[in-house]
Amino acid sequence: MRVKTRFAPSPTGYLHIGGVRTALFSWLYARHHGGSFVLRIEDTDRERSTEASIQAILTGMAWVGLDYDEGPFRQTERFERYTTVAAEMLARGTAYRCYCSRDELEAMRAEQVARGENPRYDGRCRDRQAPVAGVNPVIRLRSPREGSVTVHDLVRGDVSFSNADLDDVILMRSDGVPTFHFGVVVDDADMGITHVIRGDDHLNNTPRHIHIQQALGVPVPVYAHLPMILGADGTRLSKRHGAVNVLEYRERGYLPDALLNYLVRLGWSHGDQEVFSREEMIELFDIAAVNAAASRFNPDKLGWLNQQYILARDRSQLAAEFGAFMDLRGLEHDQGPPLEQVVDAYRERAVTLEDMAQASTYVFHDFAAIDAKAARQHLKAGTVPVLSQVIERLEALPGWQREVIHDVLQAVAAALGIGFGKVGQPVRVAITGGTVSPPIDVTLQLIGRERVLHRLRQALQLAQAQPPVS
RNA sequence: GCUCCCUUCGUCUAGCGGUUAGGACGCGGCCCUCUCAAGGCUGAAACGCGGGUUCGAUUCCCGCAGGGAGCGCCA
Repeated sequence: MRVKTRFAPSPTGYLHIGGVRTALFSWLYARHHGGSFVLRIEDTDRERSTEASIQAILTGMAWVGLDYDEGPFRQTERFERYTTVAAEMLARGTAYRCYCSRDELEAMRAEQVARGENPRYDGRCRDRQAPVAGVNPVIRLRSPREGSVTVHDLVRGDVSFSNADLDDVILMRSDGVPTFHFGVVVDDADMGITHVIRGDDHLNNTPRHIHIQQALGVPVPVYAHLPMILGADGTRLSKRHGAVNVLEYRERGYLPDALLNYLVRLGWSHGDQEVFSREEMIELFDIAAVNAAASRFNPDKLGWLNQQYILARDRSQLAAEFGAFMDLRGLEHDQGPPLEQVVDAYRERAVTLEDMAQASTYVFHDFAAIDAKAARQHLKAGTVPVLSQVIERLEALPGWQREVIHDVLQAVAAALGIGFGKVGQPVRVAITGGTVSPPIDVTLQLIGRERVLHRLRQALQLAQAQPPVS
């Protein structure tokens, strides 16, 4: 049997990080087994579904590189099919029309809760023969009232539910739109889905879905319910935990490979291995090794992984990604050095591409002002000789390579009888406006001769204006 | 309230009856060093509680506690 999995998000918002993890595991399972992966948009909630959400989902999937073999399908394009299936069920008696009003149902549930029971539909319309005038009925499943259903879950083992605790789910709403329960089951069957891999918030829905499958006479797919991803504080992931929308990770300069690598280790492991290429993930992924417990999202570890990927990336590829990132963020980089050089200088000190862009602004643009504290500490009257000598020797330099620049700074330190740091720091502050940068010779080389000399002269003036130290 | 699920360092996890309970992130220390990093070495840090089963339980079973999910004409 050829494996076929699917990811079936509802377009009621952006694609969030938990959804990506679910999609990733389904995708991995399909790829590992040489099967196919389907994307299906479950847009039967016409109130909340939006076109913008569908686009956000497609963009998100494309960004992380989870490709699908079929789809995207949309349930709103399949309404005829659900209507047909529901009619067949009605004809066979596996479903029935229910005329209960919402108020009536609500009152019923309130009574049940008051009695300490699990609120559920009591089946009062099961045997009704005559329609109620003026009421558009819903269609409910006639589900078994005795016995039990067992979900054979790949990550949790067998989970049984008593049929007495389940009720007759609504298949079709009174306006003729299928419910989620009906839509998934019909679609999974029609599309030949063999393995349903989804969040464990659906575990409680599964026995109902099995009832529908049995009523339909279609095969029950293999189920695997994945543990949830919680926020760092152990509560349900939400905006206050930071970014939950995948596309925010793109905007913050995370690499999709790093994000996927982080996500795959949430609930899954392969011994002590932490870093997995896509190929390794596909090769090693095993649903049986998936943990059953929920896990918390740890931004620090994601950051560490992101830097690992930045560090290991091929320089021209990283440069291209960095350029794309700057373009996305509207950061101009035409006036700076080649991005390959920038990326090499900054990858060791950047967790994200955003960090890299932020840390390297002065190689692309002049800064507004030198950081006051840095100037106070490093551009004093005493540094005048240092700066003048550096300027003088750099002006005389025929070339502009890191090695010769380094020799100049070394020579200044020697001539003045001071340590290299006493030369490096003032120069760093003068040309970057701050105290942090890549090695000073690399930084000078990157910024370029003209800009460096200009900034050094300005810093010299500033230092000369300082009162002499006692 | 009812049903279902879960429980190893702060976090992600390894472990699948006998281990000095391993790795990773983060945190501390040391080294390297022109700043910041990166890197190397190193330290602190965990089996929720109570019963069983067993010669022996982190591991198997049962309770409890804690956490989570679901109980819609949402998905």
